[in-house]
Amino acid sequence: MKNKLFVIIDAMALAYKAYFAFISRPLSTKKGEPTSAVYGFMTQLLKVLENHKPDYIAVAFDSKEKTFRHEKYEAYKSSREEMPEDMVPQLERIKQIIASLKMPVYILPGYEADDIIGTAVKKAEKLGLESLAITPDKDYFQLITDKIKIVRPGKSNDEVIIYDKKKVIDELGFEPKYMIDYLALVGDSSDDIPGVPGIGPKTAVPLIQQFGTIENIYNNIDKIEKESIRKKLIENKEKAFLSKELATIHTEVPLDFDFEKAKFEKPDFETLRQIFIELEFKSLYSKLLEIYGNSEILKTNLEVEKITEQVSFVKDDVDYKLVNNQNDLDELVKHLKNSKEFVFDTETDGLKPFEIKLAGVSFCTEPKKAFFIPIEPHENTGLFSNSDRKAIPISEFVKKFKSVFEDKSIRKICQNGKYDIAVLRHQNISVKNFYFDTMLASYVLDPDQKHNMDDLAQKYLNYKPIPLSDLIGTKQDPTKIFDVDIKVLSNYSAEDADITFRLYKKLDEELKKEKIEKVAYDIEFPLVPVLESMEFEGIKIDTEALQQQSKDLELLMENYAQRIYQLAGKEFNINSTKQLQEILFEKLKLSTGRKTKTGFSTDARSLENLRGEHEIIDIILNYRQVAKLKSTYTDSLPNLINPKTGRIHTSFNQTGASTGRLSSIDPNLQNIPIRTDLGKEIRKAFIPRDRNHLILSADYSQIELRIMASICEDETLMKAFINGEDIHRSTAALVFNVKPEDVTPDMRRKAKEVNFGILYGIGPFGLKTRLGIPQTHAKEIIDTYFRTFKKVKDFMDDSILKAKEKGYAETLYGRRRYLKNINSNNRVVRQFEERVAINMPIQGTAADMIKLAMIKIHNELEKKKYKTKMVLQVHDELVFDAHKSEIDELKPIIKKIMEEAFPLKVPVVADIGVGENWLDAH
DNA sequence: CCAAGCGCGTA
DNA sequence: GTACGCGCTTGGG
Repeated sequence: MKNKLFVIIDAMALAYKAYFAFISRPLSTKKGEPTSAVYGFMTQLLKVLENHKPDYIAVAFDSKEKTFRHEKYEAYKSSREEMPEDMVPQLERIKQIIASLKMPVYILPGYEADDIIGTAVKKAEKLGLESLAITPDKDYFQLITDKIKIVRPGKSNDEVIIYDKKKVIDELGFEPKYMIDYLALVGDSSDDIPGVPGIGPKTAVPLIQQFGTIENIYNNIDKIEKESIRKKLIENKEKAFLSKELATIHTEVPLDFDFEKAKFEKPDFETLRQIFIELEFKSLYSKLLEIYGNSEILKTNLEVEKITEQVSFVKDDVDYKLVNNQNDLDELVKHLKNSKEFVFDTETDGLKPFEIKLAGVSFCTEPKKAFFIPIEPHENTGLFSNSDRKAIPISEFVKKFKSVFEDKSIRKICQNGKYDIAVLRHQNISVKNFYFDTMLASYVLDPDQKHNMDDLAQKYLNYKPIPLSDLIGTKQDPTKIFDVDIKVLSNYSAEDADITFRLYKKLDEELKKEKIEKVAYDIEFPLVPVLESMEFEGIKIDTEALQQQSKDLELLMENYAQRIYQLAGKEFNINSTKQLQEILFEKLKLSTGRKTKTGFSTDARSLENLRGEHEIIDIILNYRQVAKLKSTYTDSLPNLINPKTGRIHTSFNQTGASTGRLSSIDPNLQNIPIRTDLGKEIRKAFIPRDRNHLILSADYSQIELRIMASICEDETLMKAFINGEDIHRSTAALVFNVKPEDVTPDMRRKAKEVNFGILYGIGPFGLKTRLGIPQTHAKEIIDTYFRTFKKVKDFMDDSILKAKEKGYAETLYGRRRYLKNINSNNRVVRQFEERVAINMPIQGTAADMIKLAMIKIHNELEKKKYKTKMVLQVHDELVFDAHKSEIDELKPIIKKIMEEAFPLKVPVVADIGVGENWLDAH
């Protein structure tokens, strides 16, 4: 008969290990409760419970008091920093969970968990039990015997490694019982165990292998050949023996260990459920139920049915069908035609819709059941030739399925549908009734999370999908997809469709539970086809103009560079901040300003302050401007022109910004220059598609200030907008107490900075650096501002207060951003989030507004079959490639839709311009 | 080849 | 003071 199993856990050490494992990106709940340590602790515990069914289980904690080791050696653990602030609540959580798991806790004043565990496992051994000690600490190896093993966390947080005699010998090269002798020589810096200075693992292991214990080493000290080692050993004999003593785990501490109390028993599921919900450990809870539900010991005690219902699905329980003959294809079309909604997912050999080939499409209409159609990109290409199963020619697929995708009565659901819609558009299929996107649903629920399917499946379904790398290797060459066996590809793709369907149901429920579904259904989902269309259209670039500019800039840059080298007295790389620092601050001895991690700052602001000190500064600033324009714009943009269309097709990232804004990548067309004259030339190169078109630009005027005015309902501010005043001028008049007509350009500039500052959650310090005025003066301006616009201050305070209560900031449309650090004890961290709490509702509401306008404008253009296309969005501006014949008609339509998309309590104004290029359209 | 750090373009 | 993405250098592989 098998021996009974006893498991004992070093809770504190496990928690610490996990805490630091996640230190670069700590886990926390949406509301900001830190959870790294709890999560790591639970993962390890559950992993062990899953693999081994303990009959007895207990937990050991370190005592708070000093231990006998401290008395032996003052420096013991002296370099340990105090417990991190956010560790404290996590230990409380761990204790809560342990209590609910009905596991006894052992703490003994004056002893560490090591000693309790040592004593417990030795007692277990005498009673004939097998033991497993869970701990990250390798000191424990000394306890290992045939009956006692150690479990340590591996490299990834859900990996566990079991150390038995063999494993220790394999890894360290000596038997576990010599661990203390090893530590005696090598020491342990984390516990301040000194060891023998100068002896590391490389020296220690052979010594241990030859002599075993340190006693034996010193008895045979003459046999050590290397004089240097012998010397070190002799000189530090005392340290060695002290170290051994410190490293030795006591196995006979005065502890009455009662195995009866440690019997593995049924936990308090209700409390655990509550705790796990609060900690947002959805998948861990499923796992817990699974483990306890499957446990032989507990099965009889539990309502197994109720539990398995909540456990996530298992892989072999599904029905995935490869569809590659006429009959099955027709069946599938019929089935989809009769469905009210379906998930689809395309498999391709790349990421850019313009360049890829379609390799297959999967469908799902209900959980666990999915279909996959392998596709040949062209007739008889034989791309799937290495498989004995045949694929469907693309023409065949399109002929049969086009009407299903284009059927307006059937809802389409995707993970990142913008991509799939684009892929099908290139097959002349126009997806209609795009209804739900799991990626965007996740973004709406919490924009700061990851939204890829693997993470969503893990988080919401406790499921790990087949990784793509299993199919095409870790080299991530997507063209390999045609080398994958069709059956394998089928299972992978069908699983993706299936999971997307399950995520759809789950996320839909979450959205409604959080009462946030309007943001998803009114804004994000309908925006998908709009953005897809904009990306498809792209915008034309005047390549020749850019290339000419590149040449001009090249000359300028060369001139500046030569002059800089002259003034510096040597040639160097001006692009290198490191080298520039040496020149400016060491060679030329200019005064230093702001510091960065790597030295003194050389950014534009710092250089501005040095202007008078040396004529090199101006030239460097000029060089920088030219170099930036050349490398980022005139040199790069022509490379991004799609050869097939002759236009640039950016990609709008709908999940990139936590405020709700879009971002633009490959290339970023939301940061095309406009401020400087040189920069304006680049904007001129953005042109209409042909002679029959013009660029039309429509932008919101002062939208963020209007939104703030509307939220806080400040009478002065509202009146200024209602009367159509120049808001910066009015602000200046009020703040500087002059008549509007007496406002100087400098006063207006300052007022403008104040207005922007307010939107960002300004402080006197920020305004000081921005305006270059004394902080006291900045404070006066701000004070006057708040006295004038009384409700603005209230709005700022309310925003922070509301965010602190709810744990998130929100827009007028209900879009959320969680602010987990807004109650932090760290002032810098907290104040940052307080400013975010002010800014996000404003920036985010503006984003909601323009998104709503985009959807309406796009639909209008489609419905009336206009030739004019919307092509870019730059946060408060929409850019159109407008057909000349439609411009007069469209101008008022676009203006009206933008102004009425989301009414405020003050007027919303959109200005429209038309021109031969993007610059002239302003 | 990759990540971090810096600097800088936009709203 | 908010929100982004990208080019370049550097230092590590």
